Amino acid sequence: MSRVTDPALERLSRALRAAVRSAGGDESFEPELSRPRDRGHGDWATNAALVLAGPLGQPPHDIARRIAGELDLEAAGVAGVEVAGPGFLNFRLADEGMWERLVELIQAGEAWGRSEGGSGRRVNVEFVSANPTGPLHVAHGRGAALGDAVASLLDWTGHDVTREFYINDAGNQIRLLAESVEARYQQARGREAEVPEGGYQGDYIATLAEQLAARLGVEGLDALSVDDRLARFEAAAVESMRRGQADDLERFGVHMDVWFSETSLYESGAIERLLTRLDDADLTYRSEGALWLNTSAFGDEKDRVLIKGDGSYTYFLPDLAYHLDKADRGFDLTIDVWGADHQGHEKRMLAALAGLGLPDLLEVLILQLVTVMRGGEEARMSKRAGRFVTLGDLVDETGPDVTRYFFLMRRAEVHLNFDLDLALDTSEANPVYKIQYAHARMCSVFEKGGIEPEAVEASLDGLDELETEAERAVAAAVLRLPEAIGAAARARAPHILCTYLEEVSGLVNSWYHQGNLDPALRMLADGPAREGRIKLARAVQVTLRNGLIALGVSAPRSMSRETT
RNA sequence: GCGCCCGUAGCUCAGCUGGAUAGAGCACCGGCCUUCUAAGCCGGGGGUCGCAGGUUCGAGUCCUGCCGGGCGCGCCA
Repeated sequence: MSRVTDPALERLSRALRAAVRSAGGDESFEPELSRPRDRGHGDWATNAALVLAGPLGQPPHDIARRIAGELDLEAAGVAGVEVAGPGFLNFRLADEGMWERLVELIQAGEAWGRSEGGSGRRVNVEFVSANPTGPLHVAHGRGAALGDAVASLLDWTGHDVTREFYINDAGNQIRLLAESVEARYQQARGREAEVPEGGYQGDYIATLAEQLAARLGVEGLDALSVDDRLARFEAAAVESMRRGQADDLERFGVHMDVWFSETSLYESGAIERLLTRLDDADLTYRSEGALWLNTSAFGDEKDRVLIKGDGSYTYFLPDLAYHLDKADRGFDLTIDVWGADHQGHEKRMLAALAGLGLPDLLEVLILQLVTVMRGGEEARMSKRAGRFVTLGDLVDETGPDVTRYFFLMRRAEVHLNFDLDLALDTSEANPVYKIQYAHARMCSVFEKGGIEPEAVEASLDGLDELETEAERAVAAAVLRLPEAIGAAARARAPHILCTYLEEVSGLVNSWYHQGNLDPALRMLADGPAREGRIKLARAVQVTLRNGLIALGVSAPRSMSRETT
């Protein structure tokens, strides 16, 4: 259990357990506390009476009333209990609890939202892992955003995280890359040549060929044998593509800790060691001239080929060796972010790892496709890559924050409609700006008031002067950040945090705009509530900032009026 | 044919381990600017949660079967 600890909740939980027991509940019965969807139902609720109705053979209402009567309000930190609906007990927390937690929030500052549930568990998050054969496109972008955010959320919840990119720098597609470069190289010299079947057609190949020609020298290249020239082109092209992808990622705000080369598995002998290990475990067999892995014994639909009839390796073999390498490097868990086109690989990889005694090493996140929409139609804007919209194009047009947030705000399992018109909208209709504006507004208030945000005092003074419904709603909302981050991390679902931040921002905007109607409600207005409001503003600013940072989105102190 | 994912307001989508009257944004309608930035705020209308069964005190949520859509089913990577 990596539950976020909440002292107020624990207090309530302990008192409730005692009350339930006095009301006739069994020793072993653990009442559940949950947050009601509807705020009108209080801060916490329990269905204990409903669950006990059966075993006790009594109407839920009677049980609920008895539990409420037995509850030590003081010890529970509760201001009010009521029996509602079919027999729910709704608890309204005492104000002091809320204000105390707000003080803790301000005290925590940059650490607000962090928790230690992961207890240092070593997690490898592998994502993007595009073939080094061209620029990254939108689907890679979604993978980059998700992988990076999941890594960040795991970091915020106390895991030891490594971000990793697996470079598929071996195999057919690399040979095709070199041959495509060769063809463009020859064509540019007016010689007869064609990009091979299945080769890479994008303009970037011709550009690359000319860069290489300039760098390596035409005379020298022409003097080489075709094979030697292809080898030169291959090495140079792979490195150039990889670097381009790394640049795309850096521009997107994603930094990989490890770039792991597939080729290195061949060179290190990892593949031979894997084959020996599989053979020792009696998991492989020869058939029709190929070497097969017995994955069907571990849940796969059928067995898979590791070594083809011609002696070459399938993609699966080095990939399996790669996952074993991660285990050998000491990772407790590896999370792979894969595109929808890789969904068929999940079962075989899990099966193979189970066969090797590592059933819990791997977790796979499969991302559904992305469609970029402009003016109600699917956009195809890249001149470079032809068919695909590239990540670079998207970042150029909408900026890294918007691009990233749009990739994150939907669950991985749903097909993503990337609405470019909304992405380019700089009003608060755009959810990213809605959050960033709310954050910037708090900063602007500090500025106006000549207040240093970091210097806002973490004390209770003035907080009990916060009395409007809007203020209390904001206070209750910001206190839920650790919960939101925890839930998002556990579910590997950053969109949970997005939804939370949008909700908080909505409440904050309502609060802020109260001041338009009634100047006495402004944060900086003179009066008894001023100090408390400034503290609440600081709590909001810290919460929104940390939430955005945890997603990998920036939290600007002021928003430019210029449209970018 | 088999496998994975999806089907919730006109549109894009939330809805945590099953809970109370199913929510948000956009769009639409009606109010609100000598502002701590109206790049906004307040209020309103709008639903057979794809369909049919089942499980139970209770199902948008779990199970089964259909229907519809996306993707995948290589000795490609």
